[in-house]
Amino acid sequence: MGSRKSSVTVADVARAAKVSKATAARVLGGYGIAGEASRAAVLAAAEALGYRPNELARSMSTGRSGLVGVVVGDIENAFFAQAVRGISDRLRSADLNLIISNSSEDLREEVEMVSVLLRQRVAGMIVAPTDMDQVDHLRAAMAAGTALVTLDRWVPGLGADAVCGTDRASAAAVLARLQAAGHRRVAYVTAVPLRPGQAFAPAQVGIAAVRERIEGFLSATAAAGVEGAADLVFPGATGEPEVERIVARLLASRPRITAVMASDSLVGARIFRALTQRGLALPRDMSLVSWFDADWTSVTRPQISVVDQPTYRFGARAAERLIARIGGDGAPPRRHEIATPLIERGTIGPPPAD
Amino acid sequence: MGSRKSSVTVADVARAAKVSKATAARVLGGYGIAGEASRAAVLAAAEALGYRPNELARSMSTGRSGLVGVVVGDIENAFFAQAVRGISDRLRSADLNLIISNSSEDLREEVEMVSVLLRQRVAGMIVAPTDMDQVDHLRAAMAAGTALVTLDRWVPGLGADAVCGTDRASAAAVLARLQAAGHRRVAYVTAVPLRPGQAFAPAQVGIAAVRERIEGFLSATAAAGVEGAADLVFPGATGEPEVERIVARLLASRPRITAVMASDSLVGARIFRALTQRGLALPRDMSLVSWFDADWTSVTRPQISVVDQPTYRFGARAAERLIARIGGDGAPPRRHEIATPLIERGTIGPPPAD
DNA sequence: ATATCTAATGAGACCGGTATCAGTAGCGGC
DNA sequence: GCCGCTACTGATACCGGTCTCATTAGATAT
Repeated sequence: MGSRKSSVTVADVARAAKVSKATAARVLGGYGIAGEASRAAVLAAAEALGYRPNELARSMSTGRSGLVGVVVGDIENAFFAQAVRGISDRLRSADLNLIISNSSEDLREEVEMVSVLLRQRVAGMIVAPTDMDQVDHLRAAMAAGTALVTLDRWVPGLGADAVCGTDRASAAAVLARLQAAGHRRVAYVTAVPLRPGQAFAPAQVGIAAVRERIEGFLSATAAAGVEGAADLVFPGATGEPEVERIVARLLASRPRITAVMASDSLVGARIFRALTQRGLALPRDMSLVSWFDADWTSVTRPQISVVDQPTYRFGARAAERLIARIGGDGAPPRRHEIATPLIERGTIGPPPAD
Repeated sequence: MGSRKSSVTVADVARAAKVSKATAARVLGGYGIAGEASRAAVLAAAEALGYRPNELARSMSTGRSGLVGVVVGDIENAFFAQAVRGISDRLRSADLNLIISNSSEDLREEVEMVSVLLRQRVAGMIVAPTDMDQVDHLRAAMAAGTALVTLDRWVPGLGADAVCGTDRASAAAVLARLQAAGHRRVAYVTAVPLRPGQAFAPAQVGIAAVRERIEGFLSATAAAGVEGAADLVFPGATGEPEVERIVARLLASRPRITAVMASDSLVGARIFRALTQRGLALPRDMSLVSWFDADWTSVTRPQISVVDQPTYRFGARAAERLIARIGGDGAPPRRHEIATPLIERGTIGPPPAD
């Protein structure tokens, strides 16, 4: 019986085992050396009292924390949920725990969350930075000695390891595939907001991965001799009504846009719904390729062609790098690319004859 | 410039501000009283040195921890991902942080994770217990003074708040709706494993929510005069091949099973795929109702009828209860039910004429 | 038998905050 | 001019571990 209110400490165990606090701490903490007799006595006393080490106190005196912070856009999004699972699984094998927080892709929130994590004295952080042009808070964290790995997004000049996809190349490859099928006017639709009252430019996009894809898309479009490439990027696809409006513009464009690339699976799903609700059929009336192989892409008819981003592996890899850094790995930081190949299913076809 | 390796402490700030450590701590910690002059001096010094409070040390001396642990089956599952988002959002407003861990619906893992959280001295925990008959670790945690709320699952006699759905009633309601459409032989398919070499009984199901649904299903089935109700429960739908086999059995049964209830959205998706891959059409050849309104259920044709579990609200509510408990709320623990209504879409129809 | 070495142990400082408690200064009231 | 307040301040114990260092006991060497 008998767990009291406040918890059992090494001192309590030491007293019960009739050894000094130092000796009890040595066997309980598994460092230093202890005689067979006292070891047994301490272990027995600990068992009897129900001793549970206080990790707080431990990291207080050692300086190392055992906690890793993760800041993602939205844990509700399967993209990040899978990555977090990958991170979590890897971290467990290194006896690290995971504090999670959502930035909602808002810089202020991200800054705040990083600050909170720093106060918790996390051993390291894995962050998906929401704005590659505003990373002072990340620089400060690294300067203060916190290990950092960016997830899915590469920030040049930051000096942190990054684990990300082959965004530029994949965008170009998808475009090439669509052009090979006969499409000339291909749109890229993304949720990133358009800064109001400005013409679109890739430099306005804060999310590195999306920026790279758009750059790949734009240069490949221009290289194919298509004019007005910038007008083929449709930002602001943040919700159902916005996508509805964008789809209307796609269909009204002249010459008509005949294929769409969706920047993530949320956007892809909205586009698919908007299209089918108008009674249009894929790929007959419109070709579609979405980033991220979400659950929904394999239950539609036809199934959706996607750029597969194995984010579980993104996360696992990021955690590996972070663990290495925490362990003192001093190798120069670099970009770790994981291939994001096009999986062809049923939504790429020839453009409509019209 | 100038952040050294190790971090700035109150003592450093005090020295720079030419006040005592105690005074500096008072203004920095926002407790006790301090004169205008010293307050300004301390704040200025803190700013100049880049002071960041050490939350570890703080909770070390106060005893309160600022960390909340969450143990869910699988963060990758949208069901839990949404719940975690709800938890996270509510926790933030109470200045609490969230340590997350996955049990993989495995009791040993769950016990281990709870133990880890206890070592971190979390202020409270939100757990989705994987086995309602083995909760000694949870009892111990509560006995040690850690607040506890169970998520989605109610464990009678545990004495913890629980936030869960109206599982029994919803199961009965879905069955009634299917019977009203003319179905007599309705199956319930779930991923929970069947203990080998035993006939199925609801008491074998450790996940409380699923057990309740099955109990509701069984009693409503029996009440309708259908015999062999227990044979209409199909456990073990853990993966693609298992579901394939179960679907084959459904179709081969005599008299043929004409409607299926899927215990979660993963099972639902697998059943849907298995059915359509055989060239069957819903609801013509089979009616289907799945638990949880996952993304994929609204892009199929027809769209899937679902039991809507608003798990974001589950999570938010659980976090609210936990915050109250941490704050000292001593009200008797109870079950907080959130309605999980049937959303009718396109997959309930009359049974096939045969 | 004495010196030397090693294994085992205990005492106590320390990590960075919080909290208690005993002063000290300044002010108003008598 | 003295008392009693209040407002503020500083010294210091404490939280529960880790870790350094000095000390002791036993074993081995000489």
